[in-house]
Amino acid sequence: MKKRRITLKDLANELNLAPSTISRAIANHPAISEATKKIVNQKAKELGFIPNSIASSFRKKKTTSLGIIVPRIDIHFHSLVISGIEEFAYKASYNVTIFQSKDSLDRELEIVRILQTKMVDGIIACLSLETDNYEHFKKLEVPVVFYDRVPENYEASKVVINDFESAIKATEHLISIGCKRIAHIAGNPATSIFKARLEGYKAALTKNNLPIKHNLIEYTKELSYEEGVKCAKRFLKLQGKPDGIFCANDYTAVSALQVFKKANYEIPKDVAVIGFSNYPISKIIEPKITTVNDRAFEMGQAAANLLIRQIEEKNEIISSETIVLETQLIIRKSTKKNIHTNTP
Amino acid sequence: MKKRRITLKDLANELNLAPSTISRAIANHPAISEATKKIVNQKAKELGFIPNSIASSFRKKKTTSLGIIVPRIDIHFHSLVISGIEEFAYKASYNVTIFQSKDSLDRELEIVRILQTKMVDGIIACLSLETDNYEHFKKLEVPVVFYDRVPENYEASKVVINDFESAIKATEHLISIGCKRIAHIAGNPATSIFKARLEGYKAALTKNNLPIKHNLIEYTKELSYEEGVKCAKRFLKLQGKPDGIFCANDYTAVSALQVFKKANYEIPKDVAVIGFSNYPISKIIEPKITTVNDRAFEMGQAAANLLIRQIEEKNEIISSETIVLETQLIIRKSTKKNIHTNTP
DNA sequence: CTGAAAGCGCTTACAG
DNA sequence: CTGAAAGCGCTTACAG
Repeated sequence: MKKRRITLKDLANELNLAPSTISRAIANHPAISEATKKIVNQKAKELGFIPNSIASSFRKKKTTSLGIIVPRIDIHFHSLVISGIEEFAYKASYNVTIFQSKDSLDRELEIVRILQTKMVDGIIACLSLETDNYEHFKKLEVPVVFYDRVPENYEASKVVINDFESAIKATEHLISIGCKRIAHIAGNPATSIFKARLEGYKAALTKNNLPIKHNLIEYTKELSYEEGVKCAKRFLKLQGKPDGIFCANDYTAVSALQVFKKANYEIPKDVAVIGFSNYPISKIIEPKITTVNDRAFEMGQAAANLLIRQIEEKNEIISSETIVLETQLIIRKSTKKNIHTNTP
Repeated sequence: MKKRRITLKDLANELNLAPSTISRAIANHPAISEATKKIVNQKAKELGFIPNSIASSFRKKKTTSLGIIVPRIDIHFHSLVISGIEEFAYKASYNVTIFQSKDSLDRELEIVRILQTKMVDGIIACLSLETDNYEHFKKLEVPVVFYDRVPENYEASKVVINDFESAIKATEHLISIGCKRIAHIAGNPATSIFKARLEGYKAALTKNNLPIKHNLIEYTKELSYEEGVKCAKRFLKLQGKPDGIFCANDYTAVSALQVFKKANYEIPKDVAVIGFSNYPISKIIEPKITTVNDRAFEMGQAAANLLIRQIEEKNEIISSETIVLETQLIIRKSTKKNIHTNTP
């Protein structure tokens, strides 16, 4: 038999004060005298009073809790984003409830339904791969911030990186070290970020008077390591083999690097390779891979920051806002054509 | 101005029924007639009634919410565990609120304090590195399940793998392929799981009449890739170099592999390498690394399962229970001494 | 099968 | 500076 928890009322009885006074004293309300606050807090500690925040949330209609919808938690990018969200939210006294959509629209719909009843104060979401309309988000009565996979042609707050410009930067880096036949391993272009990386690659070529060759572009479904291997092998069979490969993520960059290495091509001398995301593996594999820092952790922080600002906005004009984080190109050995030392 | 949400009472007025009847109808209570349930649910849908689960939680003193304390979300092992927890909890209609201790005891203490007020129904925790006593967990009025880093000499529910036996298995695998001078890259032995891996390594040597050589054991603080490189370089300087290395995680296994490869040793011919955890990198790096599957995802599922069972246990005898998951040795190229094909 | 009533533990507008 | 009172939206033991 658990013993009943001490309540405000118990404290009030004990101290011959009104529950309202206790409540204000605990909340450090300015109207309460310092003397009263002192004895209340002392007694609270003595009796082991723990405020029931569910009661408080219920009464105030505010849970200080954020709902997060991610495709999968165990994808490194998303775990970094979540980490950034938690970090920021924790400091702002919010907590973070996490759901995985598993890239299923049905599941996303159900999660949104759950979040409506749970009365979170706001939601951060990365759309599932299957999501093609946003009606379910429209119904929500709390602010929503999207990150990474964000709705298109839809008024909403978003946090993203500049994929298009980043892809230009990456491709032009290959051009700058002398690559002439630059290949691209692309993600599914139905996903806007991968489309943007593809378009950036093309734009960079065009801008630098290089032709866009369709056999130098390979598409994958989900940019997996295994798919990357297949793409790289196809490049290997071409008459005009690429001398540089821009991959839409680091896994496929590792694939490309290993496939060409195994076929006795030197990296970066014969083929330079560049990835995207700055996954841990990119700086462990030999040679270390040049990549684009995708700012995952900062993305989480920015999303939490934006969301909490919108929640706490006094005036009801919740305006949508899009934050674009600037990426950095992290240059490592896989694109250092002129340098031949062992320490990149 | 947001419009007020529809409540049970609104439905009751609308239908000329008592709120209690509505409540029971929505909850599919057996005492309510099918006819009534039908009109209630129809009206609920029509008016867009969304139950306020905060009110319900408050009334029932049950939140169907689990608190999770992990050192860091962005460590792959923990993100897998969380994924397993979320997966199981979601199916059981619980949701999952996550906190990062950042391996700080102070932060862990504060999180436990927050979780007390938040009235989660149960807690899953991996202890911070700094945690050396468990008083703060004792105070909790809800069931707690620990995983991975669990309290010692303390009655509690735990989910762990058999680190000691796994280390024996790994070391004996090296012995079985003919290794005679087996080295170990160890984690901090203050952490029980790393101590167990070290002890398993020693036990396997002793059992097989091999000497324990102290210069073949290198200790790290946190088993980082960089530390692993240093350890491996020290092994490289020894007169009697190791012909097999058992590393307490996969990052240091990658270090060992790369350091020896760079020094022109062949893996596994000259040195066999075995890791621990089955991180994604272990099956990408060349040669692919033999490792111990640490069952992270299943650990999360088992922890959630155990916790929810304890929460829903009718009788109050909440007995502590320890679940030990069996690991598997995943044999890959880095220890295949006799096989010399390219496809492991 | 349905209803009336009490109450979960807080907070807050109002009054003094 | 403190108090009395109402009420947030549900659920449940009790009654019929």
